Amino acid sequence: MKSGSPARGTSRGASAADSKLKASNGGDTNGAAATPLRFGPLADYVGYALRRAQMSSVTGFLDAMKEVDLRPTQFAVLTLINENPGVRQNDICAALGLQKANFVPLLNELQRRGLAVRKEGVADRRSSALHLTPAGMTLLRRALELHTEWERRILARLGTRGRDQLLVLLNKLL
Amino acid sequence: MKSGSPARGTSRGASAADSKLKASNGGDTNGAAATPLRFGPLADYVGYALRRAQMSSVTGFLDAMKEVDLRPTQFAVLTLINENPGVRQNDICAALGLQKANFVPLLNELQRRGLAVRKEGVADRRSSALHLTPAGMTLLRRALELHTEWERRILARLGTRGRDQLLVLLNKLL
DNA sequence: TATTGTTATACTCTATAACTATA
DNA sequence: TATAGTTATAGAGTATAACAATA
Repeated sequence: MKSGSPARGTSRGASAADSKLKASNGGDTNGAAATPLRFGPLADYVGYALRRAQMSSVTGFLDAMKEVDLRPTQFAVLTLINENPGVRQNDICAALGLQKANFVPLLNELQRRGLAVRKEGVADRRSSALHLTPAGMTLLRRALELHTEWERRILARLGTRGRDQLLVLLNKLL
Repeated sequence: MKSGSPARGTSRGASAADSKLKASNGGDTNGAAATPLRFGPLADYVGYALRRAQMSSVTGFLDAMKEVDLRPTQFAVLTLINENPGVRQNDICAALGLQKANFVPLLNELQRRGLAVRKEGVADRRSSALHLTPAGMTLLRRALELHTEWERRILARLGTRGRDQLLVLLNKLL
């Protein structure tokens, strides 16, 4: 949960892979109590920055949502069911990139908590039509409020412009 | 691994949480074969975009690195050891946000593969000084080449400017 | 035959507590 | 007493194969 605070090296030229290999530290780092580590090229890797940002994001999400006790995937599923009443499990899985096998216990839990229900599919008796219960709608409404509060804190860091830029850039990576 | 391709709704005004709740779909979604789902506010959530981008990034990383068979954390650890020869395990963990308990089997594997070694700490006999082996340096050099190739594909999508913007924005989220 | 939902299973990642040996 | 490394363990998240009911 609590992660370290790695140093950031911002310099970046047109450097080949070979030039990145040689260690830039004089002697052994050991001995001193807490020498700030050199990150080398790692500091400018998109994948690494993405990883840390995502870890931080999940932590912030869980903290913001602790009143409603929803994890990111549960929140996304409730939102999708609410936006698409009667949707099939398979479509939710395809939309969110989940395995249908993993969706079963996830939905079971939402159903156990009385937030969502499986109804009989009218046209296709293999599939179930998913709906939110009134309690599910109430909880989702509160979750959306909490999520909006959390987003406000993100906006305070990024600015509206930065947030929009970030969304565009992230979606280019898909 | 293979995730779906969610639709994107780009509209965004100053909307309160309450206005996000009501489902925007007329009747039941069920029946049609593959109705594209409505994502509602989910489409513009930073956390959700981050999650999908990170999943995509990890997949791309593993694909790019399959020749050297390194996962993201292993690559980061090798890089940090190379940049900080003699570094202690604890410092690596703090820098990367890993649990020291989880670092043990990770380093064991790198040692088993002959890429890194634990040497005796000179000043403090509790700690071990981590070093890359010659084989580890050779593999890391190749990994850096492969990583540079992968980054080139990312740059093709983002542009140098977009990449730098993305790094700045992601680091603001920490 | 193909698809929906389900069960069983396994592997990775992450988190915590307790132990050892040093300090 | 505090710290570095280790062990054991548990919980999420994610992946595949196989099955029953239905199309």
